[in-house]
Amino acid sequence: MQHDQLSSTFAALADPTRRAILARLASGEASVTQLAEPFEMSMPAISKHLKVLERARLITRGREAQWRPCRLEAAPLKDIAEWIEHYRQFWEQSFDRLDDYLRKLKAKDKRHARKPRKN
Amino acid sequence: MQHDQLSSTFAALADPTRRAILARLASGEASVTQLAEPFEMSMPAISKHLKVLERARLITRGREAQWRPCRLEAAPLKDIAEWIEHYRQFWEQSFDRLDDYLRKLKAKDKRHARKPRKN
DNA sequence: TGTACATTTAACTCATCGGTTATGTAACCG
DNA sequence: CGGTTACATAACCGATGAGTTAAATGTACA
Repeated sequence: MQHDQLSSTFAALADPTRRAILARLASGEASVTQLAEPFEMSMPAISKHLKVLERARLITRGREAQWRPCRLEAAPLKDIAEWIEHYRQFWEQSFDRLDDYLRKLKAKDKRHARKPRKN
Repeated sequence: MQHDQLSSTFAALADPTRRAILARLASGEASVTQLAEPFEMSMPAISKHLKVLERARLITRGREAQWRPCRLEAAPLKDIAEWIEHYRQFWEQSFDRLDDYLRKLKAKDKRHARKPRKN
């Protein structure tokens, strides 16, 4: 993985288990055991995923007796949202072009309505 | 990395070189050599990065004589933007809480204005 | 045809990832 | 004290990632 913040955030998100953990944490703090419960995976595996999320600053961990409650820290997500926002205009115009294309196709179909095509 | 679309998109974005390539492509098609130019990296390395981006559907490639022009395909970015949008409310309320906190700190400062603190 | 250019593929190295089992640590509880 | 609960660390493994150099492919062009 890289050292820069954005890269480690993206890398942390590139795993369905970790995204599921984040989704779970979006509805409130949880202990490691609680987070592990939905997965068919050993605790150390979960522990490692949490460490990745922690190093990406996507979560923080407290201490309460023998539990280490995890909480979501959304700041890196905001950074990603901002990064991706630069491309919004681009993908919107892409879909506009697609619209145009489909509209033209449709018009063509109309003009050639008597000539049914294959497929 | 993973097989699911979202994971491979995130994984593809978890590399500064690849993000730079996308940024370059946002301003128009480019050949592999043109894309490689800003980097101190061998051509095969760039070729591999492009393959990653292609498999993540972030770019497509045409053929024009000996050139293989690359173009940005923003659809996966849109998917990510939608995924992350679910967390928007969360990080906004996080920052609200931060605001609250700072506001309270300020109020406290005011009340204790005659007692300057250390630091 | 031969050569130059653009790009990919092959083969390799080294580090990191995602998982495992086994062991360690720290706090609670009787 | 000893046992249980909650979690982390260590050591290992196979797969993948990111880079390299060297060689192959494909197209243009004299």
